[in-house]
Amino acid sequence: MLNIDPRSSKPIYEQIIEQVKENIMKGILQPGDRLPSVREMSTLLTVNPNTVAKAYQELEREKAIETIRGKGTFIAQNYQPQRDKEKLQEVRDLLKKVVIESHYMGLGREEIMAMLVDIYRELEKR
Amino acid sequence: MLNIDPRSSKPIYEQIIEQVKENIMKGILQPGDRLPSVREMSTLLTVNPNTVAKAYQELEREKAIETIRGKGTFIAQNYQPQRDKEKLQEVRDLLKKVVIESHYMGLGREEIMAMLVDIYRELEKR
Amino acid sequence: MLNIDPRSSKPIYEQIIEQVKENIMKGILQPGDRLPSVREMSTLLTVNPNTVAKAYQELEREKAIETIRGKGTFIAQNYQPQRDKEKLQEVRDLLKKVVIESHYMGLGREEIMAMLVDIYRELEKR
Amino acid sequence: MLNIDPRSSKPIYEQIIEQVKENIMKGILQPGDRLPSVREMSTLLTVNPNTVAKAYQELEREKAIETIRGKGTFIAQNYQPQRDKEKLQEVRDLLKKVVIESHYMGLGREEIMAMLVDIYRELEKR
DNA sequence: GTGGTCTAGACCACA
DNA sequence: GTGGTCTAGACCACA
Repeated sequence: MLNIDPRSSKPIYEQIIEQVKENIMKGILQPGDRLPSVREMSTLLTVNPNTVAKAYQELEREKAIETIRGKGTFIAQNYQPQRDKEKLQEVRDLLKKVVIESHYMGLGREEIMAMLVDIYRELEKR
Repeated sequence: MLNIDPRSSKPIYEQIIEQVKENIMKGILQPGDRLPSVREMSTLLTVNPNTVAKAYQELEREKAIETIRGKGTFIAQNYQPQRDKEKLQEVRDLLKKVVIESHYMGLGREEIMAMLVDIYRELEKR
Repeated sequence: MLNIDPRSSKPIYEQIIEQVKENIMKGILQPGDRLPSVREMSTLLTVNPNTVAKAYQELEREKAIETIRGKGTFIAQNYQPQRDKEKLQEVRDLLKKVVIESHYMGLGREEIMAMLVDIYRELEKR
Repeated sequence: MLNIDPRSSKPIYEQIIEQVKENIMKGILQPGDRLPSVREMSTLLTVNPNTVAKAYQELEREKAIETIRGKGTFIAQNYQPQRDKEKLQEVRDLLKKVVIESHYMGLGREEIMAMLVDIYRELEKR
């Protein structure tokens, strides 16, 4: 289900976080679905259990998943997105970086809009 | 001219790179303009000279600036945008992350489009 | 009667202990009242029997309840409050933590006093 | 400065967190003060660096401290306490536990109030 | 030198 | 079996 690239400069635990969120958004992971246990997941991804645990803990802090004592980890039922100013600024900064980098690759507003549409198509499939 | 935040989780050298590129895009820095030397800049920003050097090297590698021996560092004259597949993928991944994170803050396609327009307004002012 | 939240970070057995004590304090459970058996309780709460057993053992150790062989488990008749130094220190540490955490939420002495009054009101209703 | 008890059932990283917060409240640690580096602290406490790092990261997440790239970790300048409903509930639950446990040690409202006053005296010295 | 990430592996509380 | 904590130790990016 998840696709980890240990060579990437992006930390493995962040890759796990991003991909779980992506799968939730795509509907591949539904509220109430059980995630593989830390141990199972670490075997699946051939990654250290601590690394998986770190990703799960962060996802739990963001309330995307819930841990039920002794039973395992589940996609959260009522995940209420929370906009705080900081997070918003962070996302805006990221988007600004996209614009600047795109500019230096010769991509303008239209091309980014197109990419955006394309990404939504990818994420909403299901 | 540059605005460095040592508290940010974003590395200082990346902040320098981003802001130089931003200033070029805004027209605040014009082709041929001279950049402060590594030493001057490191004094201006109260930042380690190695950090400035690293930023300059990366900017030069991307051909955004040029160093002329004995004369200094200048904004490149004929900066030809170059799209390579890797960079393109990188930008797309960044944008995808924006979409996913936005989704979890309750922001949809429209809001991202609006943010995009807003960012272009900010960057094109000049 | 008891209200267990398996999502809580507080262990289930502790939740049981706290709530039994709370109910005794409120007078909902009276000396001599019979508690459901471990099995009954575990069914009622849809919780692992071992978990209930652990809670009962701890309550018994603290002499809040008594098990009479073959008859069942009962709220203790003559529960004599016992202050030992360790327990006292524990409670003080807990209260200190309350003070520190409150401080970092902008709550001072007055607000804690008010909360305390409120909690007594809740616990003494009966 | 910190006093760790490795035998305590309270995790070491939590002990570190609590005690740093306590020292800030007491004024022993002032805004802008530098904390020992992760490595220094781990030597001081004869504790694994990872454990210290975990504590520091949590303190940073709560905005009690700040990391400045390559320079070290500092007590935050403008720590604005933030009350969110969950945290508040958490503190109230803790206080409720104090009340219940105190009750079973024969300590009533007055005694808790007295303990509270005593704790404030301890924390405000300076 | 500084913190961040990761692995390997142990031990424990809880269910 | 499940996740949480901790140690020991390596490697890396950054300043």
